[in-house]
Amino acid sequence: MGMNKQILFIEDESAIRELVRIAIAQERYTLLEADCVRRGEQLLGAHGVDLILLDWMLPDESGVELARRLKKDTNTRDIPIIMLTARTEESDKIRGFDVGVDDYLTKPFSPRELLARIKVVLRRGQAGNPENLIEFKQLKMDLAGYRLTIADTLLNLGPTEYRLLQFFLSHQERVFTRDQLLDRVWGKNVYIEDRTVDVHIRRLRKALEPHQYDQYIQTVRGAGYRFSEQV
Amino acid sequence: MGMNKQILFIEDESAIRELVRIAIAQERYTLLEADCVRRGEQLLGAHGVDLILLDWMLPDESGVELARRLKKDTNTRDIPIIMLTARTEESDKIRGFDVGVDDYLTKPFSPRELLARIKVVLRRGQAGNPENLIEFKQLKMDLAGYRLTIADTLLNLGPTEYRLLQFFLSHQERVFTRDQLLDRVWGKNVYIEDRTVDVHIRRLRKALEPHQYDQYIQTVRGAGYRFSEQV
DNA sequence: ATATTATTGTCATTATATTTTCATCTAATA
DNA sequence: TATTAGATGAAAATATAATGACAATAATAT
Repeated sequence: MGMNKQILFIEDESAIRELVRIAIAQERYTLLEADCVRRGEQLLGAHGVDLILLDWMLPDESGVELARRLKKDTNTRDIPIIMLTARTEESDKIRGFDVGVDDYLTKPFSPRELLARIKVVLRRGQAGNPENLIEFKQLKMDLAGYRLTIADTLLNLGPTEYRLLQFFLSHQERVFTRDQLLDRVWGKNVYIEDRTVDVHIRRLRKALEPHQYDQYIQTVRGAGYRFSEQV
Repeated sequence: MGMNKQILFIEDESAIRELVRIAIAQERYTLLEADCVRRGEQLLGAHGVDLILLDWMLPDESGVELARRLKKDTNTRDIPIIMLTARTEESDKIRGFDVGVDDYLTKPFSPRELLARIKVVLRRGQAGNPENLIEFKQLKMDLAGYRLTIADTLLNLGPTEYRLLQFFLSHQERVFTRDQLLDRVWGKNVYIEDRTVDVHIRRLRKALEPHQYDQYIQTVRGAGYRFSEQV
């Protein structure tokens, strides 16, 4: 497997940096170090960082602020962040500041624990990970890998059908009018005939047909369409 | 085998030089000593140096400056550098790393620790070292030697294609948009057409084609590209 | 230094896939 | 049965990607 993930460590205390550096050296990771947010962002810009270890308190800006910023930006939101916090910074508080950080670690922590968390967080976000997987019976939709399988058979869907199915899977048992579907699957401010939806429903059904999964996409006459487990 | 690696030690304090000389004598390294940057560069030019131990503070020029220069020059950039810093300079350590220094050591240090670091750094940079190897089926990518082989046939890739492939190999089964690839392979703050990615994908595929490995680089229409074992 | 070669990013063109629309057919229901 | 809503296939329109060529740039050798 191709490893060599790049980890960016933003921490101002050099003792802790040293500790982590030694721990990380055991594994096949590349460690980039920064002692403040500003430098951290520089490195982030220059390298393809796969994971960020982020201290809570930093000289120039709070680590939380940085995390919030990164999680807002579509370019960086997928980079997992593990926050390091001192015991005094009550863990509840941190949860309150929930900015979408992927994990927390309280100082002092053991290198072993750190490595374990890193592994978990890096594995997440990869294809096959439950968080990016939508399942319905035998059907599996891998969002990260853009793959759809039913009973481990790969199906081929066009982009619109893919999004349509994804929408249905995450909004089951509920009827949507064509206009609602256009709004929520195609996006607002699109000017498209609502009968066009029928055609995409048709194509989606056709793709699911070989496995009889088309039965779950149901027409509600006069109202719209519904994805339902009950046939 | 020429196991006798040459280590260049640039340090103005003769006491520390002596200490290191004795430590190194245990091992099968050849030590070259210099007391200033100027002399260090002379020796560097005259010998095939394998590793540089570089003091932070030197009489004629800062060691960091030298490191920066060496890491910019293609002829010397692959020579690993271990920086020695006094404890007081610790906050500046990071700057050393930014220059691309391979490791650093805080004075005072134990000979044992020094030897350990030397060993690690020398091994790290070695081509054929499993740590620097990414494998995928018959494909082998040697990160240290910038060599790519499929079934032991050497392939020739441009630097960008090489990095692109390396990125794909370490992030398999996952779709990346062109913008994500630009961010993570080219680096942020680059202003490049996203269609340019297509061209590099093309070049990479072309290089892999003779071995049918281009099939693993897959286009996901409307989304981006993916490296996947499943065809 | 300068010449040579390799690499890179962009663009124009071609190829391909997807989406939308439309016409026709079929099933539901009042 | 007449009417209406949905299903369906196919063509036209559009969007997206592949590809080759070229000029600019960078790297390397001389």
